[in-house]
Amino acid sequence: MDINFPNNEPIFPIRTAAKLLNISIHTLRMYEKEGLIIPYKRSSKQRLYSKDDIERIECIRRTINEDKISINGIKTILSLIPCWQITGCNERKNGCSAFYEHSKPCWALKHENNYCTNRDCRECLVYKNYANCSTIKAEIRDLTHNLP
Amino acid sequence: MDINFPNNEPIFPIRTAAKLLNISIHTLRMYEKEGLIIPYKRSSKQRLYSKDDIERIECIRRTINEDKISINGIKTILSLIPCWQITGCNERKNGCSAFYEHSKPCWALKHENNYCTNRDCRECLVYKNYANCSTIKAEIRDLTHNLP
DNA sequence: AATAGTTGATACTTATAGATATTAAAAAAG
DNA sequence: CTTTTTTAATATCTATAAGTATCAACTATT
Repeated sequence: MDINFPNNEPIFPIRTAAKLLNISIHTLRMYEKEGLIIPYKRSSKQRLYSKDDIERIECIRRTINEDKISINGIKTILSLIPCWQITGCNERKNGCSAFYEHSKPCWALKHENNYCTNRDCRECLVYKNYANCSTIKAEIRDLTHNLP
Repeated sequence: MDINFPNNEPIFPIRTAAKLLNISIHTLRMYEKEGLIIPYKRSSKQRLYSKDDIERIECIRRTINEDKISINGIKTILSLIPCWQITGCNERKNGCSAFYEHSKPCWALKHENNYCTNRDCRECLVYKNYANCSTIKAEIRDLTHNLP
């Protein structure tokens, strides 16, 4: 049996993912509805989770259960990621709401007629690299490090 | 009766402040212990609150009760303020923990032998100007706006 | 065919964060 | 000189967020 799938390959259906995480299927769907995770979806709309997805969800659970940060708190923190810097987008004048929004992460916003219209948020560095407060703080720190 | 005190003048003792805010004295002390507010203190250690303090606390309460962001969430969000940019501090090499900490705001950290040792956090722009998510996002946006 | 997943709605449980209350002894305020 | 504030500890209340369960009608997987 080959269990050496690439970490980013979506292989676990929702029931398996829930079992791996020791949570209910409904909780997984809830996290998704809140915009905390973006599972892979087959054309048939069925969700599949990768090892990376599982790790991300474990991270989110620690933030909720150990750090005692509410889901709305996490959403707000994720909304503070300067996505325009990470993606190279410069649509500020067009008023992309990601510049101003602070109630949910950019990937939970509408992407109509903007830089992200044809980008896949699941594959975006903004989504992939910034699932916890540590990396978000590091990004802000690094971006402002050498400013005048 | 002159009620036209400057907004930043600490005039209300804790009982009055609690009454103005319609909360208990204990809650005010709790917010302080959590590092959300820095009331003025007389040499006798008695707390006094200004109109600005009252407004700040009202803002915090809205974040808790309406936005449903937990206190730990608020503390983490406040820890993301790039204080070094706002104060002009450049002590990164000395390892000021404000550069890395993401569990509480900079003004709740120790200030021994660093740029902030003799600064009064209550009077600091980092504390005064960034009590809510909107201004924090705006700061991050403005700082990273014209970056390469 | 049998098993598992979909959306969407509703109802329910539970763990706990946020807030309050009550001590007490000492100091300060007015 | 009465009232209020202080710290610190403990105990309690309550509103609700997080999580679970169950329904139904439908679709996909194997």
